[in-house]
Amino acid sequence: VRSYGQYCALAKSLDVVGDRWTLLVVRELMLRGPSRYTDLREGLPGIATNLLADRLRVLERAGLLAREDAPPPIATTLFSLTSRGAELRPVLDALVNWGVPYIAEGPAPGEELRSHWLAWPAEQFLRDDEPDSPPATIEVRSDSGSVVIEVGGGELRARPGRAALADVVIEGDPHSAFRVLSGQLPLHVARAMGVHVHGDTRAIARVSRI
Amino acid sequence: VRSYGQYCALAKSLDVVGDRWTLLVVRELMLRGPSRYTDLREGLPGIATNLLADRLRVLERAGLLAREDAPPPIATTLFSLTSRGAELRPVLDALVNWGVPYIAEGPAPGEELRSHWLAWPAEQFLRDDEPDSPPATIEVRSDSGSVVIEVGGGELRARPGRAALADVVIEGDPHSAFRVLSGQLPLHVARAMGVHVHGDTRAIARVSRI
DNA sequence: CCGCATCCGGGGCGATACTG
DNA sequence: CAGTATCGCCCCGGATGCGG
Repeated sequence: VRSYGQYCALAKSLDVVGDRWTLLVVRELMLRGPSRYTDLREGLPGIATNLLADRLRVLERAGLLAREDAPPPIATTLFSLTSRGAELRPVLDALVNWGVPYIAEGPAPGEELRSHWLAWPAEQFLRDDEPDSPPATIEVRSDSGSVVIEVGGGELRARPGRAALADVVIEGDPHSAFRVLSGQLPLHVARAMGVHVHGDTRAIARVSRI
Repeated sequence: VRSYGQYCALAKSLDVVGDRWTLLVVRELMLRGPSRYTDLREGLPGIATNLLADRLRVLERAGLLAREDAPPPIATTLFSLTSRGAELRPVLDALVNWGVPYIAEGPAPGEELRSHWLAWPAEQFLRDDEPDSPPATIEVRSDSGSVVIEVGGGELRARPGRAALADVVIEGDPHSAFRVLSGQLPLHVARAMGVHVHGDTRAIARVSRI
């Protein structure tokens, strides 16, 4: 919250989003869309609840976030990014991009993991290699939630959540699933490692690394 | 220094560059090139000297920065970014870009200001409108140092420092100088505000806002 | 001078407990 | 479910000292 007191665009940005946890809160909101407090906390393992409350307050005051009391029957508070908050997208893209080398080795023991965190690298580094094939839906399922990857027309979208009707489901640890999709890990090897794959594996084969 | 412990590219990036002052240290190194400790501190008003030493150590260990003991007669330590450190450029670009609205209003009273901080917005938001004219050199001079802006062939480069031979020199507060260059502030108004301009003002006229 | 190390308040942060 | 309350700790900020 303390300002650098410098007349510099970078310092000004960091005055707003430079505090600990702040950009990770933005990450959750950007990945999940409008979210409940509890869901945000679930996606931010390690954060103290008072800090989450404080960051949400500060972000709201800065105009990056809006709080809406959803009407019944939902009867809960939803937090969502404003357009100004959504403009942080290029910042997060650049940071994610720069951080990719650090996740190349796979998760360290004891490290927290949520499958939807991989949605970002998925959109940045995977592509649809068969734009002329009909669209397909891939679901990556793990203990830490699910991610839906939709491919079609040369486009690839990833979002947290479940698929109504997936062509193929990959069940196992998210990092292995990601390596399977990127072609770094052959399917039969992944299966031997305990990754379960059900459905049409052609949907996997059409995805490759950029 | 404390890790988020999350297997996520964004969290990993912030583990390295998310601490207070860290990205501002990178800013100085990126703008100035290889720098002495004292010069870095001069460009980071408000930082405690022990914190600067600590950040430099951490950045060195993370492989973003190299320390070289310059040979005599310089006999001083120079800090410079490694290639990995230089890869943070897109991150800083995005943050600078996002922070521009916060500097639109001009500096607040008591706020620190170094003219070379404006080199970044200059390169991002000014352009050479007369690519066919011969190259020109503009120097922006103020109490807080000087910036050289070189235009020619449709390109525009800004860097801290003095020009050997400038076509035009703008002397005054950096924010006004920037507004003059961007065409937001007419030259005669700026002169009435105490901005001194010597030389060939055509070099100023050929610059405009993107 | 240059490049730090040390010391010392104050506050942001982390963890747990508790509540409308 | 969505926070507030509390407490200890460590990081940060500011000042000073100090060897090369």
